[in-house]
Amino acid sequence: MAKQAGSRTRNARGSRTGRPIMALLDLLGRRWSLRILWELRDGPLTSRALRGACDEASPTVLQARLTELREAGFVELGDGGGYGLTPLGRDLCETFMPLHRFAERWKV
Amino acid sequence: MAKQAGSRTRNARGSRTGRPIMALLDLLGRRWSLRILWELRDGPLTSRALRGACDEASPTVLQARLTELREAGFVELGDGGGYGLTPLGRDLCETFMPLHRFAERWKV
DNA sequence: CGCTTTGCTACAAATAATGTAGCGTACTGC
DNA sequence: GCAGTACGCTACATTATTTGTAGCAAAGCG
Repeated sequence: MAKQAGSRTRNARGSRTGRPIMALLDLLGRRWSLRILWELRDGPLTSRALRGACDEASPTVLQARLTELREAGFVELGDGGGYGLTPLGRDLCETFMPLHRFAERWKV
Repeated sequence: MAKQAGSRTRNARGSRTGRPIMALLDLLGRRWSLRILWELRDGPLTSRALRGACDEASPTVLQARLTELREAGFVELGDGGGYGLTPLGRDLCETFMPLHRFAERWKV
């Protein structure tokens, strides 16, 4: 897979409307992105702990997502090891935290 | 692709913790799911209009997502044609609408 | 040094998405 | 009735992404 590093607002799969919401929607709409942010919500985790929390998702994708998420400025690798949310990432997390309540209500 | 229809709270890729948030995170963390909900936010669209709004995403995935989203009860196919959000779907949409503001702030 | 854990990578096999074409069913206007 | 058009939806070969398993180099520790 191409490493596809890039600028923060990498174009969301062709959507270069300039609307950052599209880039965000595209980034979050990738497998495990949301889950990673979710699992990191209350404190940093080591890459392996994170993997554990994510149903043993393959390290390949996890690493890829983690890189993207870091480039986006939502996640960072702490100096003592372990991935954690940046202030911005924490902010984003708050943003869709209400999903939790929604999900509980939905479940049916 | 397997049609993988199913109960609403289909298990999120192995995560059968019973936490519906996982199912939701998994469903939304699929390509185009978030985008579809987003594009439907202010009114129903025909399948083709939706495709247009989603950068001409292939009808294959769109149809797949639409089916999943319908099974989840977020989207419905109106009698006169055209896809629209259900009340529940509209609710969900509201839930992550703040993302818009966040994205604007983020963009950098 | 041996043992363990860290972040991270390789790589083949499986699965999902893309792009293009087209089907069957309406609904027009004529 | 019969073209013309738009609808929801499907087929299918090509391409991209994910999975699963194995393993690396670096760091910490006894």
